[in-house]
Amino acid sequence: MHTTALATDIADLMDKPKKKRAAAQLKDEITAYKRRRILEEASHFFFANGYEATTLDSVAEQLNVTKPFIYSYYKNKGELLYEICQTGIQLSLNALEEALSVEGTASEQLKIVVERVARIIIENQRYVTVYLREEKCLQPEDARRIRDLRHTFDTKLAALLERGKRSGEFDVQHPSRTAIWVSGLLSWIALWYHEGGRWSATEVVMDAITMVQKMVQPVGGSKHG
Amino acid sequence: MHTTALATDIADLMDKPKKKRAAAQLKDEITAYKRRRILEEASHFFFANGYEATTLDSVAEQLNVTKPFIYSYYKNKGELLYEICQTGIQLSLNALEEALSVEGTASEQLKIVVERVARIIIENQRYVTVYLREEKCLQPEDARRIRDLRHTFDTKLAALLERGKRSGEFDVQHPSRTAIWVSGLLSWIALWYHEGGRWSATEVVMDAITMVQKMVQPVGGSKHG
DNA sequence: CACAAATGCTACCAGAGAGTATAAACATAG
DNA sequence: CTATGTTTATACTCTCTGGTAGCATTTGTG
Repeated sequence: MHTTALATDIADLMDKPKKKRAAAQLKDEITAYKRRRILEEASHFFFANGYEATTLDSVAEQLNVTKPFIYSYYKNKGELLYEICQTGIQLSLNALEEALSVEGTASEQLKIVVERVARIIIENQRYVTVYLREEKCLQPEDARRIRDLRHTFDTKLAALLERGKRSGEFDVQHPSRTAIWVSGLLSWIALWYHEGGRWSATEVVMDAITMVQKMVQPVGGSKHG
Repeated sequence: MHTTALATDIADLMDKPKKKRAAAQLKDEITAYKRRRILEEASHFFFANGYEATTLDSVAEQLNVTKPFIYSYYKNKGELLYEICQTGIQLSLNALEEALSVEGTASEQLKIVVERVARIIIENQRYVTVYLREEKCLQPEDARRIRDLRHTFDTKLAALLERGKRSGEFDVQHPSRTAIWVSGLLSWIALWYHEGGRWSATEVVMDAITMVQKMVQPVGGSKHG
């Protein structure tokens, strides 16, 4: 079956008329869209009720489909959880890497990092919160992949702190441990922020920037953009 | 450790039956002890596997008793969760209040607060983590009580920051919001610390103190101690 | 329109686990 | 030793839900 399918794919690329390929492409997009919708709705339930307490029947009902529909797009409930967790940490990591690609001093980069990651975390609170809360429910193999992503995040952040330390911009006695405090502060946003609550997203982001800047600031004090 | 039934362990404690009075008093203590042991074991499972994924049968097995035994000491599974969450936040609150009762400047008090609360959180990581992670699983009424305790904690911490702000020791533009960052930093310890891991409890506590001091430190700089 | 392929649904199962009725075991009193 | 109340275990029930087999329906094609 697999070799047949593969042969068909190759045939598509080489022989079949453009029309068919376009149709096939559209189909893929639709499939991807359905998967996204399922994931989005599932993340709402996992966020609100927890992973174990959420039934796939309720997710299906919310989407006006049935449980077997979900099972035709995801292997099982655990795969849904994995994709949600993966989204949560991957988005944060992407934001970090983008911010790091902006040229600037360590201080300038750190400010951009905190700003962008904090924003991403607020915008994708559901995914990040589920990732932080339901890690224990992941299959061991999935858990390892997620931990690797997290480790990459912390390592890149630590490298930035290290750079700032060497340039004298930051006063951190132990960059990799400080990185964990900083990423913890960012994670905390997801667990605590409440949309429409006492404080706006912008206030929270600006506060986060201030807190992180103070955490790495030399005792002599210094002001940076 | 648990090779004998819990009931037998208790019998050992009663080896020399005294007068009725003493026996009656002992009974209460024994009941309290049994409840504590059940709670302790349950917290291990909730911490390791999550609340929903933990079966009371497995908790009973660990204690060498049976499920109905647990049900004769707790109304239901939710009551166990509530007591664990309650323990987690109440211990932190107690530590905060004790620290606040020590005379001293705002800076001195803050240092003691962070030190003691951080220690308590590390020592009672299971309870604190379950509280932070499984809040959503609580009955609405229980959840409200827990939130009230948390609110008390944040409020008292905010009052200390406010005091330090007025005395000029701290540079915080918004005490109650800063309090949330500080309590978040403390909570983060429970979610991240791993006994026997890369860093010792003492290192983590000292790091926490440093981080919090920097977070509230006036830009002009000041030396801690 | 006919036929094929994909897509989705109805109806079910198996297992698990929260919670309980009831009986046994045990302690205590007299 | 017997009567009585308490403590704990045996042996269930009943519901809930992840997962599936197989049928129905829609869609695209010639």
